[in-house]
Amino acid sequence: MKITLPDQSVHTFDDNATPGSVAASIGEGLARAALGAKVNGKLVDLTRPIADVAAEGDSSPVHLAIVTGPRINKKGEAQWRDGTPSGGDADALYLLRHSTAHVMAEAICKLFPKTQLAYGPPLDNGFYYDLALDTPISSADFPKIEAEMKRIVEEDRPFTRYELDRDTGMGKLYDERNKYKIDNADRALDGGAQRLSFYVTGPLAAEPDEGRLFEKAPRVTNFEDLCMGPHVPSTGRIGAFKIMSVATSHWHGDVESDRFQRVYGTAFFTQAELDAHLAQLEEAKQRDHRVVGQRHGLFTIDEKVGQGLILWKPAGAIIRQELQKFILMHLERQGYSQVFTPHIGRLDLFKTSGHFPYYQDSQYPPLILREQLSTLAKENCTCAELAHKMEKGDIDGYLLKPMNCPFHIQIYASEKHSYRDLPIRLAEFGTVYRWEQSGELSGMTRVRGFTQDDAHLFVTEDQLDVELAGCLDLVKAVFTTLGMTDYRVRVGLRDPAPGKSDKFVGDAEQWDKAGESCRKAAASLGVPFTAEEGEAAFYGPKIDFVVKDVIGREWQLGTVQVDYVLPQRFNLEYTGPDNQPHRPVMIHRAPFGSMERFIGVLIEHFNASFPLWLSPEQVRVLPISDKFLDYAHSVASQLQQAAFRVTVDRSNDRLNAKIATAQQDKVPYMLIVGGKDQEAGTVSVRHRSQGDRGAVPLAQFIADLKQERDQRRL
RNA sequence: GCCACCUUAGCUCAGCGGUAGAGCAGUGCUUUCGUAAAGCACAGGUCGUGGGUUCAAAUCCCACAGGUGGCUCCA
Repeated sequence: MKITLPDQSVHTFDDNATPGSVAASIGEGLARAALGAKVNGKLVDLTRPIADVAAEGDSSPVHLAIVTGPRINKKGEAQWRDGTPSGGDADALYLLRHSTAHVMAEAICKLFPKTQLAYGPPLDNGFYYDLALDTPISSADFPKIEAEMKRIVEEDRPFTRYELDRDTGMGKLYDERNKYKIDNADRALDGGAQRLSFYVTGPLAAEPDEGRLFEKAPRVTNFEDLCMGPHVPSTGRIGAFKIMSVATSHWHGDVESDRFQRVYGTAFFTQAELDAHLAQLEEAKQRDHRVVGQRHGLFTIDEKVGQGLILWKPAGAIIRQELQKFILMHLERQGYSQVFTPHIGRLDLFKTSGHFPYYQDSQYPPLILREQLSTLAKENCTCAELAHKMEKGDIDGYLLKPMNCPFHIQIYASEKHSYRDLPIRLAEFGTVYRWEQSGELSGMTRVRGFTQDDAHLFVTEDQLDVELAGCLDLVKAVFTTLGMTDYRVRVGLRDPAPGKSDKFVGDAEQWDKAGESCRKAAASLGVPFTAEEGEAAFYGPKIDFVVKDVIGREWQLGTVQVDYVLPQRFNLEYTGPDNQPHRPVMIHRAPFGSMERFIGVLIEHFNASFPLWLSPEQVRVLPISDKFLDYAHSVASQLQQAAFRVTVDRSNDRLNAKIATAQQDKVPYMLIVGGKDQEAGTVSVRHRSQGDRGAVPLAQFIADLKQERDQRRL
């Protein structure tokens, strides 16, 4: 058998060669460090015959790369080949974490013998195992589980793979009566697998009949699990691990189905890497917008006001105002018209748009008129009947708006339009309300009332592509100005699955046309994007800009959506050059998405060190003693004249204390003023990240600062 | 909404059956200071809310509210 190694050299090996035997033939060190291998790109065990894996594809020659962990020095530090620490070799960590999941499963099964295992995959930064168990596992159990895991690791038992054919394997699983594993196996076989593979955490007494295949299930005394693998060679390779948390999950993600406990953990090759990871998580916690927002007085959420409702404090309001000014500037440049619309509208309007029937569950219930309630009362309408009528929309009332589009549509529809008027671009910072499930709420990123930097464009078919591009430009401009380069682009398409058609309105042909426009526009952005089914809005496909928060959760910010459906539902028209009525296409777009979510993410992005133009407090004047308070105030007032947000530290702290406080408050500029400055008419400039910049004439400082602010420098 | 956990001063947290504690922030006084925290004093809490157990509850039990993590959902 000919095998190509990563250096492109081609070698000949026995037909029964395994990655382990190849590694051994290359060198003792490599064999010792080896954890698994990639055969034609597929991650496999060291003991897996290469020919077996290669036979699954038909590519020849066979490419083989040995996956190794880091070298661990005498101090117990991990040294990765390419010099990068954890995360430097995703494959090695994948193997490690997958194997650690097995070890954890074994430990839990030992401590809680009634446990039924379901599914335990590795993740980007750890792993989890879903298991069915009536006794709740709590964090108090973690040390016990970890102690048991430690014991298993110390025993350094091999992970041994064996395979059974379809019928024998299923027979074994039926004997064991674990419906989840039976289901997993069914799915694997449906997916084209010819055999079922099992992993024993320990040696096998018997030799397989052929390759890894047994004719009948071998007798196993150690823990074993139906698993496609692969794993590290033995439990001893697991360096450091920690159980992180436990949560609920459901079989196949279906709430109606069986409930699992999902135990999360993480693993590294060394304790030092684990510690570094935990420290990083701790740091992220300090960067969390909920912590920072509190500390810097940006916003608050008050249970007396209500869940998921943001109170913007003065400092946060400044950031929001500045961002709105920034967007308004772009809107003027791109020929938008600003409009204002109310927060509520008649239920009928939302029945026409489709919001009421399609997304009723995520709206606040309708506001019912007093007269109607008393009429119903006279008719002896019961609460149950009232609830039913409301559900069906049989009650005339007002809805707190879940979206702005119906209002903008009615503005469009309030006059006749010629093709010469198009495109018409209506923009509004529109506040909408949605009934999010209580468990979903999260700081500013998932709320029940929020303001979209919304706009709706009414365009002709011919204008669609150009206008879409214009919208995407705007989103890109926003992200670029703020230095947010770490985003991904998602084209959200309709879910084609049968039964999901109640999740969208309109016909498939229009959807496909709109989807195509979105793909084309996304492709023209020049950044990679993914097309994802089931991620569309109910009225049309969309292009979303998605970013991660400090704990790795993804949030959709900017969005651009193409809509053929609402113009039809509202019967929108314009008069074409042929003097005939035509239907416009709508584009919905919001470069920030929502002010709340965007600023929540922005707080974390800057870790509260906002660029000058966004900083709630731009300059703080620090007199070295209160003898210089007068001069400090005169400096401040000149800055205020130049429209800077400036304060004077009037405390009788010492200078060092004033500096420490200002640094903590992340004020971009500190102006230290004392006798020398007063005499010379200068200020001693200290920048929050660059430190002491020395004395400069005040006028000079103001001129420089204006530039930095007006250019919105980062 | 579901599961687990959490809720003590403005903030961060200790106390876990026997009279409510610390640091920071705040207020007052002393100090008048040149690039990351001077000193002293004072004030501040029905221990989330409501029930229960007990001679005695911040502490144990129950319910509710709010929060955190995850699941599900997300126009």
